[in-house]
Amino acid sequence: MGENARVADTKTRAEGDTATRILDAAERLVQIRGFNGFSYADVAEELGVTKARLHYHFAGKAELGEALITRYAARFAESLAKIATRPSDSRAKLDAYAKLYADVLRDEQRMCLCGMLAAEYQTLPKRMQDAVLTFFDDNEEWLRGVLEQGQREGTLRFTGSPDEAARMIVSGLEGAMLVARSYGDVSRFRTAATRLMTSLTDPASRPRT
Amino acid sequence: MGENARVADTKTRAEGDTATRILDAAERLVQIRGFNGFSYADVAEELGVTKARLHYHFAGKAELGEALITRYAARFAESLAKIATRPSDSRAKLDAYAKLYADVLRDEQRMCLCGMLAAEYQTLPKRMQDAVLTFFDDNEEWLRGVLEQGQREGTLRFTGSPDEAARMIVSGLEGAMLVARSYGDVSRFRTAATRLMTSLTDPASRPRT
DNA sequence: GTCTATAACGAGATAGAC
DNA sequence: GTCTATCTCGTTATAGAC
Repeated sequence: MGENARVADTKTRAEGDTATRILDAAERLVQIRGFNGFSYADVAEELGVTKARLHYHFAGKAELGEALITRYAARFAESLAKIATRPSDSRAKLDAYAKLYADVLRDEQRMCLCGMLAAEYQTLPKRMQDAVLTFFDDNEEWLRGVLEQGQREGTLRFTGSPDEAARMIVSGLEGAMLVARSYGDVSRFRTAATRLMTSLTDPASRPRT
Repeated sequence: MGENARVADTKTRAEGDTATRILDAAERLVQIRGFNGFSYADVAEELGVTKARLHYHFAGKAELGEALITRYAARFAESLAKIATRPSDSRAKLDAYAKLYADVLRDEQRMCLCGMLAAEYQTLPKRMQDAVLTFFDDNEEWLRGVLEQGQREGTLRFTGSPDEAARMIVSGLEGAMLVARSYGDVSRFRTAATRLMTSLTDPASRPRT
């Protein structure tokens, strides 16, 4: 079974390696230049392979784009699950959530994949559009859970529904990335993110203390 | 002099008409599809003219793009000046500011021109990049003024510097537009914007009341 | 100022050999 | 699986007639 596992793993790696390397390069390009700002030729050149090879693994740009979002969303969901299981209070979870965005931005000044695609939304293939919305939906649902927890525990105090607050967090962080990236200044993101999160604790919690 | 004025006006209109119509169509396309998502052919078709005509008025896409930002920023500055001279309190000014964004979004679900270009920032000609940053700088400076006024008057209470708060407002509104537009749901923007502005008044002002 | 015509290039995509 | 070669189309841009 150790054999089989290794074989399967090698097989996956051998087959997946090319696909994975394509996804890695394409993901980076989309996050930096946008879906309409990169081409198969760009990816091929970066990997030192031919365009035909890309078409073998991903029939067209639409399929590649869809695969990008799926993988990105899955990775994000994994990170969220990890944060959720940590026995920390909800404010700490929100900070960890914001750090996910900061990590993306710090990596070569990348934009959130789905934030970038949101800008190009109207030009995307339908399936990519749907996948982008699902990403946002999942993030908002996770945040809603954390916010409800914080409200019950008394760690967080905010006006409006947890759902509304969750939406503000997502859009606020996406916007902070968007602008900070143009300035090439990660600290811009950090301060905006901190202010955003603080607005859910300090100001509203002080009155009753 | 009335003659001259009329002649000059007509001349401006006769010459400017084509250029203006090009700018109008291109602006709309960039706000909806992005700078990398539209072409001279798109503009030409929409206006029922040839591509060559566009090149006569705007040498290249870079020049057209630059003109777009310049005009957009000038119009925005005008609106800001109008808001500033109104004898309203600073909270009302912030609401009026947010309404500027809402109006853009309501118009065919357009994204803020510079928010859109911020996403494509890394692919833009240098002069366009600079113009985008200037737009954000101008907005933040205007907001800083309003926030300082509010702080002095006691209408607004917030933690951190007015400058930081101004940056959060700009990025928060841009992000709210970005996400709301994908959902095709303007109310998403409205609630996010309201929450954002409220975080500068209600929560922090309650404790001392 | 506006047109027709076309150049020059890059895009996404496919056929078929290996 | 990966290559070479090629197709077709759309892109920005220009030349030159009107």
